[in-house]
Amino acid sequence: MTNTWRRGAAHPEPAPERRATISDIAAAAGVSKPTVSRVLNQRGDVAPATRRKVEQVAAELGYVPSTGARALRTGRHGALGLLLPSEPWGGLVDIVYGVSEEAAARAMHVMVFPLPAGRAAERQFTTRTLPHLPVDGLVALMPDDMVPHQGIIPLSGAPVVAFDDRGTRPGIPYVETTNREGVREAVGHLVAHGYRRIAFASGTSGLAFAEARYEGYLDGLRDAGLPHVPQRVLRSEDDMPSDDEIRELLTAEEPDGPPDAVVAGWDEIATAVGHVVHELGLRLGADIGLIGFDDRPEIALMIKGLTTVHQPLREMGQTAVRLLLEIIEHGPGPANATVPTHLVVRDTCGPHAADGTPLPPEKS
Amino acid sequence: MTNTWRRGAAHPEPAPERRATISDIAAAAGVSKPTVSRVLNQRGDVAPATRRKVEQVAAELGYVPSTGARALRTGRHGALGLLLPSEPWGGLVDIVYGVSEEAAARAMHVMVFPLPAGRAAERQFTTRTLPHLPVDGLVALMPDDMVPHQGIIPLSGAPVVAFDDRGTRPGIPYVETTNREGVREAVGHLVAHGYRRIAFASGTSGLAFAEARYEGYLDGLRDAGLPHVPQRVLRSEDDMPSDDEIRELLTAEEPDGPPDAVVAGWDEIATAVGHVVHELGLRLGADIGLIGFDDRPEIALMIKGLTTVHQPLREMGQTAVRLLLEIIEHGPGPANATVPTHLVVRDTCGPHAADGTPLPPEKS
DNA sequence: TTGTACGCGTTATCAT
DNA sequence: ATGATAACGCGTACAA
Repeated sequence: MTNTWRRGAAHPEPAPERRATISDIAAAAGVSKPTVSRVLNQRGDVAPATRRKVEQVAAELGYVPSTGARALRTGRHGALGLLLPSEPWGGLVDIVYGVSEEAAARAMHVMVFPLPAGRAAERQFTTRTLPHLPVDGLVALMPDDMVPHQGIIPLSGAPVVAFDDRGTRPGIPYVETTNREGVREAVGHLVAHGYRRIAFASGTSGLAFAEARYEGYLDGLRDAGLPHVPQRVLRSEDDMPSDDEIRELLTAEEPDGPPDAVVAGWDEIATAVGHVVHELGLRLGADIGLIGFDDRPEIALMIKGLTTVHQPLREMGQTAVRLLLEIIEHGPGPANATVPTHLVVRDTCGPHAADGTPLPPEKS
Repeated sequence: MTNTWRRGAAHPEPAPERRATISDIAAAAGVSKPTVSRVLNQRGDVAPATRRKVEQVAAELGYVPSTGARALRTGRHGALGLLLPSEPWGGLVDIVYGVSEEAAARAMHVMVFPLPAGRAAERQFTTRTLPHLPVDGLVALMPDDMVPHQGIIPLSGAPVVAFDDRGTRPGIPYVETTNREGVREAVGHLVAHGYRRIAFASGTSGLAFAEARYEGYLDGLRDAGLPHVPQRVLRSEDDMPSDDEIRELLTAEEPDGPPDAVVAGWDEIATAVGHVVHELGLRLGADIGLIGFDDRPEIALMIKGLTTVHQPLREMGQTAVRLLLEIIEHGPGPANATVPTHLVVRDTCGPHAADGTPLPPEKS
C-alpha cells in the first residue's frame, strides 16, 4: 500500500529565457503592438507586407500568446467544462473523446470535473467550485442524484448543455439520442427475421432512458400487430436483472410458447441473457434472437457477435459541444439536439421461422 | 445520420450585473486592494478584525476571483494537462478520475487532450498545440506511436510526468506499477494452491509492460523451483492471442501433462482463456487455475470471479499528480514513483492437488 | 493602414 | 498591519 519514490534522471532544462510578447514582436518588426495584435488575430485591415513581416518575426521568436492576458482582456477562457458523474463508466471515455475532438476542432480546450461522491462533497462542489470554473460553457452529465440541485448553472453565467437522458432538467438545452426509436427498430428487425414472441429485459425502471426504451418495445410490438404479453416483460428496479429473473423470463409458459427473442435494455443485460440462454442449452441467433443497446466495444469479449443498437456517445459529445458553442457565440437561442441511434446487425438474430423452428443461418 | 435540432425552453438569465472585483470589496469594506488580496490568499499578516470584515463583504458581493487576471499576474494557470492516447480504452476513465481527484484536492483543474489520430495530426498537435497549453504541468500517457517524437516536452517549460509502462522515455519522471512483482506473486499464489504446470499467455510482446509481466512469470517459476517449459508460454505479437493459439497452449502434450493453470498477461486474455477452458469441458478454479491482470470491473460480466492482479490505475493517476505538483512547486528534483499492484483472490484458482487431481473447493 | 493611450483584475514591492 | 503604486500581456477605442 505504500509507494516507492525513487530518484530519476534529471529533467532537461527547457531554458525559457522569457516568453516573447507582442511588444517584443512589435519592436523586432518595427511596428506597433496593435498591428501585431491585428495580424495575430487574423483581422483584415493589415497591409500584406506588414502581415508577412510580423508573422515571420513571431515565428522566429517562438511567440506563444498568453492565455491569461487574453482571458483577462476578453473575458473568455477558450475552455469548456465537462461535468462527469461521480461513478466511472466505460462509456464516459467515448463522451470525453467526442467532446474533446469537437472542442479541439474549434480551438477550445476541455476541462473535466468528476463530481465528488457523497451528498456533502457534491453540495460543496456545486456551491464552491462550479461558480469559479474558468470555462466559457459547460457540458453536464447530470447523475440522478444531482437532480434536486438547482444550482447547476454556474454563477459565472456560463451556459450549460445537458448530456443526459436519465431525466431532463427544465430550461436547460440538452443532447439526447433516439432511445425509443432505436428499440422500436430493433423489434422490427426481429419481426422481419421471423421472431414473434419477443421479450424485453431491462433494469432501473423509472429512469427516463429506460422508460423510453420500454416505450420503443411497445411501439415495435404495435407496429407488427403483436400482442403485449406482460410475462414477456422484465423491468427490474435494480441496475441489472438477476440471472434468476432472466431464467424465469425465458421459460415463461405462455399459450403460444416461451419467448423466441429478447430485446435487452442495454448490452450488459444482453450479456446476462446470453449466459442464461447458453445455460438452457439454446443457441443464440437460431433458437433465440437477442438484441442489445449501446454497442459498447468491450461487450465483444463476452458475446461473439451481439446485434445491438448503437448509441452514438462520441457523436453526442461532439453535438453537445456544437450546441454549446452556438449558445456561447450567438447567445441563448437554445435548441436541443437528437443524435440518432442505428442498429448494428451481427450474429444474434439470425432468420427464424414464425412457428419457432430455427431456420438455417444465412451468411453474414 | 442527420441530427435533428429542436427549439427548447429558454435559457434562464443568470443576470450577472458585473462580477465583483477586489476593488469593489476594498471599497465596500473600507480597506485597500492589497489587504483584500492578502485576506483572500490566506496570508498571515492581517488583523483578525479586518480579515473577518473582508471575508464577510466578499461573501455578500458573491466575489469570484478572475482566473485570467491571476494567471496573468502569477504566470500560473491552476491547471494540469492530461495527454491521452488517440485510442480510447476503458481503463482511461480510472486514470482520468484518479488524476482529477488528486488535482481537485490540490485546487487544480485538469484539461484533457486526446492525441489526434494519424501521423500528421499528431505531429501538428505536438508542434502547434502542445507548446501553447495553458497548464502548469502535464501528465502524459504516451502511446507507442508517439515514442519517436522528442517534442513531448512543451516549449512552455511546463514539467511532464509520464504515465507509461510501454517503454520509458529517458529524462522524464514517470509513474509505473509493479508489473513484474505482481505476476510473480500470482504464480506464487498458484503454486501455494497446488498448481505446478503453470502456463503464461500474453500478447504485444516487446512492449515494456508485457515484458515485465513475462519476467515476473519466470521469477515465479524460479521461486518455486519449477522448470521453464517453452511450450507453456504463449506470447503473441498481436494485441490478443487467438483462440486457436490458446487451445494449443492448453492441450500441449508435455511429459508431465498439459498446463494445470494459466497466468494471463491481462484480463481480456484471461477471458479468452476462460472461454477455451469452458469449450474443452474443464472447470475453472478446479481443473485449471486462472489468474488475470488489471482487475477491470467490466470483466466481471464475462467471467464470474476472476482472480487477478489489481493494477491501481486510479492511484497511479493520483500519484502522477502528486509527483507533478512536487516538481512544479519545488523545482525539478525529479523522482519516479511505483504504485504496487495487489492480488485479488476470487474463484478461479481454487485448491488443486499437485498430481492434477482437483481438490474440493474451499470456502472463499 | 497604422500608432497612441488606456484598462482589464490581480499580486508584488515598497513604504508607512 | 496596512496602503500606494506598478506591472503582468493583451485588445480596443480613437486619433492620425
